[in-house]
Amino acid sequence: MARGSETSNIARMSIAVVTWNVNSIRARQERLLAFLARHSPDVVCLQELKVEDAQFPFEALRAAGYHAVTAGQKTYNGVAILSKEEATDVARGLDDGEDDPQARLILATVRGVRIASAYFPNGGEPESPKYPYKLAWMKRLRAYLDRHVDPASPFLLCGDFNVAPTDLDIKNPEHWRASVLANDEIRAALEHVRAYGLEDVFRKHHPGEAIFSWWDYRMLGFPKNDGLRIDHLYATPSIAARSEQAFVDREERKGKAPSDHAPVFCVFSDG
DNA sequence: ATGGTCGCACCGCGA
Repeated sequence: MARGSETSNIARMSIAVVTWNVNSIRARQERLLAFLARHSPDVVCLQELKVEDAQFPFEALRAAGYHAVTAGQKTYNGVAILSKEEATDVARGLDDGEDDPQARLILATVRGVRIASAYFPNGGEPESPKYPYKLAWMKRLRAYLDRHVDPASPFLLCGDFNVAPTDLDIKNPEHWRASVLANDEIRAALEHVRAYGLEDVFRKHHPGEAIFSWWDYRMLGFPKNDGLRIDHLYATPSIAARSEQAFVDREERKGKAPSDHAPVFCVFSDG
């Protein structure tokens, strides 16, 4: 008896969190709605919206059962957090007094978990000015965590980090080793962020497995599985201890008009 | 056959 309520209780015992760089929310709106209907995740951190908040599809997402908080920007960047339960305590940007117009960070609290959706700078070429901006941005992010996040609390740093932490995270490491996604300096910068007190919860569930989240649109990257794992969910110990499984939805990278990034999932038991 | 793509906003730039 009461199978309906049992099912409901089981469903409430976990929280599924996704991070996904959609590469334009307008170009990906139909795929996003289909994705939400297919997986019904509790929280979705989005990056590269490429729209101002006025053009964000709040109504279509609300009709699909999701609240949304956004930090949008025209043409470039832009991040959001979607959630079935309404998020609270929304914060935007690195809050360090720098005059930085790039919308790359939003935080909100959902079901007792503080969640960040972050779009780390790509960095361009090592010689370009975008690369030192990336390094500085990562130091600023660490400083933000030091100032605003309690490492004893449940906190998730989710997003497109634009860093492959190790060679295991790259199909062809020799091709990328000198790049801004994988060189020793950027890996050290990522380690500095991680050392705040975070764990890579995807890697926790897949030690030793070469699984990727991004494939270049060019040069048949996806057909050759010539990918990198640069989209991550990093967790403080109190929430990392509750992680039960993690996976990449490779199906989302197939078919008509996919993003170059696939969604990365982690499922946590409810606190 | 040794290249090969997208999205946005324009005709280049960022990824």
